[in-house]
Amino acid sequence: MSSSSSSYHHGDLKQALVEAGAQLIENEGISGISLRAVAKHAGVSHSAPYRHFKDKNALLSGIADVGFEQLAQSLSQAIEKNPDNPREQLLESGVAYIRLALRHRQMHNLMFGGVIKKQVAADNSAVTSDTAFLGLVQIIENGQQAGVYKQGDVKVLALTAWSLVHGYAMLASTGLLDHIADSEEASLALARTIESHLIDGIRD
Amino acid sequence: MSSSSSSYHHGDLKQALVEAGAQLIENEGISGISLRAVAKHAGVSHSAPYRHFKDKNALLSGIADVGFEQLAQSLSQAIEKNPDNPREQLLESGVAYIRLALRHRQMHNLMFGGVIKKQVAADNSAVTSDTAFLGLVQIIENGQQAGVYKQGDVKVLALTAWSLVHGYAMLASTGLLDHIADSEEASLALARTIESHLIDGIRD
DNA sequence: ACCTGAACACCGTTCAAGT
DNA sequence: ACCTGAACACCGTTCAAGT
Repeated sequence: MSSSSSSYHHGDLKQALVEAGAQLIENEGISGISLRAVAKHAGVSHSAPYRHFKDKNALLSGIADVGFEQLAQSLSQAIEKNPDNPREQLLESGVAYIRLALRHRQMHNLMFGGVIKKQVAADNSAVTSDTAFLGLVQIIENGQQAGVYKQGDVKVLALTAWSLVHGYAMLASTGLLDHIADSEEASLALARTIESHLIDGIRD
Repeated sequence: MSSSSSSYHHGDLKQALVEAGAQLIENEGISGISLRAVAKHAGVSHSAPYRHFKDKNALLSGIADVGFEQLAQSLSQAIEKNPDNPREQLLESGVAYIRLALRHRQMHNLMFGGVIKKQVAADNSAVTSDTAFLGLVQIIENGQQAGVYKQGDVKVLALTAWSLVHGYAMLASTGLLDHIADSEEASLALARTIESHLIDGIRD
């Protein structure tokens, strides 16, 4: 946590901008985070962000990274909570993913809605989402060895699970499922049912 | 097809704006369709659209409807091409959905990226996506009676299939799968494999 | 080295005015 | 009834200038 107030001559403005943006998106929605609004929220002039970010897209990318790190953390928690149980690991990773999307719809939309144009190969979000995908691959590999999941290209099976969960999360977070499941509990219960259908398709 | 050129005093400006927008999004991307740019593209002043659309969101919604109607058409074609074959119907509907997302990434992003705030209950896009969902329900119901798909809540099974296909389409259209499948053929082949895993999960 | 403020070209929206 | 053009408050980006 940083202190002081009047000026940002200590090098933490980059972090302050990302935090201001992450807070703004939660309160005002994705259309509320203009570069100028983020700067004002952080207490600097509208041109100050350009000292730390190439352009608005880079700033948004930095803000999204907050969400990607939170996602990675939630996923590894779900995995650790269910040791040596590949079925529960897959089920609960999916639930964790969907829960985060529901609780932070705007952030999820920023992360996956296609607003951010990814330009650099070494993009942080790409790295983080790759890490998450590798975690998924690991779960399924373990499950294959334990005889829980069927044989076959692990990456394809992992992508199948990811697609299902991601699709449900997108439908839920953009409100297209509001008339089917109207509360978070109902949405997550439905998510479990749907995931179990998928697991039926990839089990041994 | 309308003729004339100089003026739009014949009532087809609404249609002309939607068409101009659909073309603009294809060429310039989603960030290129400002209300002013669409108006200029249609040959009218920047305030003319307000005679036909409440605001920019309503205009975007009208443009997205072009995509939703195209989607509905593709889906019913896929169904008609495979009569009395619920497995192929489900598989090919999904492929059709994904192919459209890949060929018109920007339009797909407009339709499902969360850019458009849906306000009215009788929203056209909601209606169209409901129609598409009902088609899916129909396929699975037929499949259940034919003994191809397992028993259970039809809507939940349909939502499972929709989530998978939608998630894969989102991942593919936002470029997150570019390093896994680098061509349209490769992407669609992978889509078929993934869908067959799902069908394994919901078959009888 | 880091930030400010004026400047520029754009944007969505409104409203009086034209036909 | 339908469209225009000025006006307003905003926006992203650049750049000379300040400390």
